[in-house]
Parts: sequence; C-alpha cells; structure tokens
Amino acid sequence: MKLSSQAQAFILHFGEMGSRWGFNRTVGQMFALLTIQSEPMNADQLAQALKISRGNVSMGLKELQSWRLVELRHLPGDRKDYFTAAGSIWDLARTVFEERRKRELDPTLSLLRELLLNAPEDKQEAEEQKKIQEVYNLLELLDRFANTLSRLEQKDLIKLMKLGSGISKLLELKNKATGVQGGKSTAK
Amino acid sequence: MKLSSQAQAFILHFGEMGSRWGFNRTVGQMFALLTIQSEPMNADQLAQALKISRGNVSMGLKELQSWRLVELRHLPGDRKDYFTAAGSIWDLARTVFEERRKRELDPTLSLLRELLLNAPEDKQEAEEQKKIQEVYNLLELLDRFANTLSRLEQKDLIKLMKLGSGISKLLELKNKATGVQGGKSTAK
DNA sequence: CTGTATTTTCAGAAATTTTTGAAAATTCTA
DNA sequence: TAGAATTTTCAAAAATTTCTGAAAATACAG
Repeated sequence: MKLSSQAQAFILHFGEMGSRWGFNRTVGQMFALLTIQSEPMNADQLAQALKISRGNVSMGLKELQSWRLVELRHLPGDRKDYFTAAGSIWDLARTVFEERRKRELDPTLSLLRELLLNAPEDKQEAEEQKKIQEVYNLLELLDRFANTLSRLEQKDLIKLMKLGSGISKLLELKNKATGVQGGKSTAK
Repeated sequence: MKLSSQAQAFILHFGEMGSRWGFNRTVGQMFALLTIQSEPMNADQLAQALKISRGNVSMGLKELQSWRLVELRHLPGDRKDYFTAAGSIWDLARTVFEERRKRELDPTLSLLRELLLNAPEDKQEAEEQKKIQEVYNLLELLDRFANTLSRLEQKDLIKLMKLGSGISKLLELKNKATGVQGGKSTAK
C-alpha cells in the first residue's frame, strides 16, 4: 500500500490533531487513513502503511471501535479482520461529536450534581455552591443542546447551520408565532 | 487559604478533565480555583493553595491569559499581580468555546484548503480529494456555525438551546414564512 | 484434536509532557 | 541608581503517555 503525498499529509495532520480531538497520534492516523481510503484494511496493512507496530494497531482499533468510528468487515476467503470507517463523513462527525459530549460533559455533570447534594456548612461554602450551580446549569443546558443537535436529521442540521445570523431573526419569528413577548420562555 | 472539601473536589476534577478541555492538570486546577473563588488571587496564593511550584503557576497564568480566561488586577498598596476569572460563567464558557474552535478547527481547515489546491495526479488522488472536499465542507460549515453561536446574544443563545426538538418545528416555520415549499413530509 | 493463522495482551522501552526550583530578568520604590 | 520585590525562564527531573514486540490467547480449518 503506497500512500499519495496528499494522503500522507492528511494522515500526519490528523495524527498531530489527534490529541486535541480526544485520541492519540496513531489512533488519529488510523482513523484518517480509513477515512480517506474507502477500501477496508486489515491490521497488517495499517501497520505497514503507518509504519507502526502490530500491537499498536490492535490497541488503536479497539479504541476506534469504542468510539464507534470503525466497522469490522470480513472478506470472503480471508480470515483476517478488515476495517472501514463507520459510515459517511457526516456519520463520523456526528459520532465524534456525541462521543466527545459523553466524555467531556457527562463526568463533570455527575460530579457537580453530587456536590450540590451536600448542604453548605458555612457562608463560604454557600457562595461556592452558587458558582457550582451556575456552572452546572450552563453545562446541563449545553449537554441537552448537544443532544438535540446530534439527533436532528442531517437535512435540518444543515439548514440550521446555514442560517448564520438569520438565527436571531428566526427566534423573533418564533416569538411572534407563539405570542411570547420576550419574557421567560414558557417551555422548559 | 484553606479550601473547603467541595472546592477541593471541584478543583481536582477540573484538573483531571483539563486535558480533555485543552489544558494540562495544573492549568485546569488554577482555572477552577479562580472560578469558584470570586476573590482575586496572586501567584503565591495559587501556588500555596494548589501545592505547586511558583514557576508552574507563572507558566499556567500565561497559558490562561493566552486563552483570555483570566484577568490581571492590581490591589491598592500591593505590588503583586492578582488574577480573577475573566467575567461570568457564561463569558468563560463562550471564551473556552471560541478558543477551542480556533485551536481544533482552524489548523485543519487551512491544511485541507492547501491540499485541495493541488491538481490530482491520478485516479487514486482524485478519489482522495473527493473525501478531503467532503471533510472540508463539513468542517467549514461547522466552523461558521460555531462562530455564529458564539456571536449570539446570551438571551438568544439560551432561547435557542432551550428549544429542544422544537428546533425542527421552527425550521418549518421559517420555510412557511419565507415561502419555501415542502412542509411536514418532504422526502429525505 | 492438532497445527496454523490471527489477534490480543502487557511489561518494559521510548517519547512526550509536565513540573520544579534556582538563576536571570524585570519592575518598582526610595 | 541601588536594591528589594516580583515575575519569568528554562534546564533538568519527574510523571505520564505511547509504542514495541514477544509471548499468550483465541479462532478456525482439516
């Protein structure tokens, strides 16, 4: 398997960005390779193309499976496991988005929820709890919103994303349509 | 400076989550401490409260300033530099969101743009470019959308986030208002 | 079963990132 | 301008993460 120089560049870049996106360099590279190459690849091919060890590929594939970003395939007459990117680019993006929401938001929400269960012992702790509550409210809202977005049909999601500053106008439109004059929203 | 046990837990958690949010453990802890404590703190106080070295605090503060998450203050009659979280919880969240967009999306967009400038040399490269283009289109749209969201007034942003599944309905409403045809059951 | 093909595991090595702390640089006061 | 207070720098140490490769485990064909 020889990689074109653009594929090389694409793969190396995703390796470098990997840590910012939530996985390590070689996992990022494997993901990039499987995304740019639509052909399924087996572990040996991945190891050879990326010049990394067989063991590393095995671990990386496990990680990518835990992110639900790759799919196991079997080719007729070949006992090896083959892998492809799980779905279209949009599917992959949605999956990364969902997994990151889970990993970046959920643990924090549950810690904050726990902290808020304890009655504050003094003035100081009461102040702190106010802040914790604010952080919680914000992250909770963000979490719900992220959930809503990732459940939206692709068509609607694209429409929404393309609205640009038209969003504000649309929100006004909604007020008119529902008769709300700008105070607290009735819907929770 | 003695930390309550809930402050302790809050700080340690943000330290652990730090890497997922884009900074290292002690930077995460410093940010958490400055967020939960509304009082400005100087570098020595931070070092003492978090039990980390003075040098580490200095570097961490520089990092937090580059994220625009802390503000330098001066107290009358004290030569030391004091720091506070830069704004309300909402301001902070918006800033983190913007900075992450810059760091996670922009470098990739510019690489992909470059790759797309080169004419494909063969069938293989042409196929790859199709994928690269798809990734580019998606990330570009996402980037614009993130931009739009972070420019929205807080009031509107909250309204939008609270819409939940009402978003789809609102998008339909928009179609009606602008005369676009294809109400409830348009084909996918 | 037996033997071969394939994948997984994991201890240690290598690479990378973070942290320390002392020295250097800077800023301010008198 | 001297010198004290404060902050920054950065080389080296420590901690953490990633990667390798050989051995163990698993899966399968005959």
